[in-house]
Amino acid sequence: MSTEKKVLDFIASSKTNQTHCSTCSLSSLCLPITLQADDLNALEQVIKRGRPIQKGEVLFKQGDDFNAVFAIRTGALKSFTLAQSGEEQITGFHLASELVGLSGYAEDVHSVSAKALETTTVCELPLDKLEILCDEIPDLRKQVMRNMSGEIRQDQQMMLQLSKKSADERLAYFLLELSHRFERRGFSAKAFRLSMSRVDISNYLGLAVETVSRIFTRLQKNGLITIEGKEITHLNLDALNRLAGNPVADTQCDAL
Amino acid sequence: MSTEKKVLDFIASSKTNQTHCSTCSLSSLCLPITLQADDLNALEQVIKRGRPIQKGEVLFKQGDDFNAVFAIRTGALKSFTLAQSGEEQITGFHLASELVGLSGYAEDVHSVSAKALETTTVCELPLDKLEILCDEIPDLRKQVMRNMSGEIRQDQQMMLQLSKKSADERLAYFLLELSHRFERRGFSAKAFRLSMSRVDISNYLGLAVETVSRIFTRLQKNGLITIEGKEITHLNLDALNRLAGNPVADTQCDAL
DNA sequence: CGTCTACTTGACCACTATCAACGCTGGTGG
DNA sequence: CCACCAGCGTTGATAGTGGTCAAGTAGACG
Repeated sequence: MSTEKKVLDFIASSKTNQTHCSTCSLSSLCLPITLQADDLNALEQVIKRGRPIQKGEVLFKQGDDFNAVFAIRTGALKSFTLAQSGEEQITGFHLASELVGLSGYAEDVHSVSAKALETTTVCELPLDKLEILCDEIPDLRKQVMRNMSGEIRQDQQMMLQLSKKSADERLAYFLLELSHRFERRGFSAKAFRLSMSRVDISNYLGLAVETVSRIFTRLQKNGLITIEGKEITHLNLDALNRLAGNPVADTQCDAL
Repeated sequence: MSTEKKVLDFIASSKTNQTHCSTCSLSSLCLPITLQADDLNALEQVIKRGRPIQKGEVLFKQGDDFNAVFAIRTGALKSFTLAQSGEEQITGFHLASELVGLSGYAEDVHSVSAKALETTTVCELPLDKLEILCDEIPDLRKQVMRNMSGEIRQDQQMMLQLSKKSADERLAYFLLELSHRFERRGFSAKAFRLSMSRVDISNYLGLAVETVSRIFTRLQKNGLITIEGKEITHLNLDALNRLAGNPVADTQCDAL
């Protein structure tokens, strides 16, 4: 790499360049989870770490050539598909350590677009290199497959939500999902920031913005959550679980 | 088709044990699609072909150990997940040449159940053997990944349907999807048999049975389809595409 | 011939979308 | 500095799509 390029990269990403999988706090959640030291090293060699992408910026677009997948290092993304008729469907929100873009594998073009919800840094895994590594490192291949399989499972859960659950149940499910994911990353399960807008939430859940807004205020009124703007300061997990239809204990769902 | 080929096919389908990928009429749609002769042979060695499963019989159940995936040789399956609250969501209908069960990979247990919609024969791919082959045959690995990725794409399209489309649009989408899949398999795009019940269709599309029934009769009244029971004898593809929100030409959607 | 299940049709109503108005915030330009 | 505007979020009123309940028909099978 030329000195000029190095300087550019340094400026671009401030200090993120020095990051390595081996020192990354996310390695226990991300692709490297099962890798041996030398395999990890091989993976590290192919990862490109560019400048951070700003809120609203697009990482890749539906229809773009599929030549890389991305692991989120910091920040958050949303991915969404566009129907021919123009409707936009948000297919997922993605937090640090998650892999984005794998749905493009089947067709050689990205099947969704990905846009930053806040300033976000990603590790880029060029497809050609990843393919080679998958054939050399069985553990990596398995990990990628697990990721894909997990996304299938997750999308199918979402289908269930969209087709069988009421607006309240969907929102409870959404909050609990997020809560759980934050917790796994070492953050509070009961207090966090919604990086996505109400419009995004409503789109994702198949509801109107107004409905989401109303339910938030109702949940607050009934003491299930404390929320101000994007800031959630308290989740009543048990009550939400009951509302979402997940048995918590042998209690009844009378929170509303 | 030669007489010889006919005889082979007959033997294949009656005494299913003798079947081979190399002689299977589905090889151009199924996993073997990109495989070389010797790789195909290796794959063939690990495939188990059991007795046909009858309509209503379960191939695997949500929660079962994930130790195999299945390719459908003849017939059709539905897969579905059960929510904790007991609701059932059909996550897909599967036709000959399609792979079922891959969503279990992430968690080592099946995340859905699979049940036969009619008498069905499958090729069982034991997971341990498949894993080994994936590491030995890059083309096979790619093909499995393509399958997974394709299922993600498909499920996300379904999310869009469920969250953004009206009942009519969903049913049109459903019929067109089926039509397209039959066509790829060499059957008519305009006339086929619905192997699933109305209840299944309504469950899959997130509607009430009554709604599906009503829309079928309305579509028939308006000349978009001809249907009697499970037998569809004519689809007006253009009109359905317009109804589903897929631009066909520069025509307006005034079919209803 | 009776029973069962799948499907259809009708009447009614609830959930949630839609429309409209308003407050708040942050950015932009005079 | 303030006026203006756009985007986001909230709240209220109204209406429509599709669910629910109920009853009836048709086909499959013993």
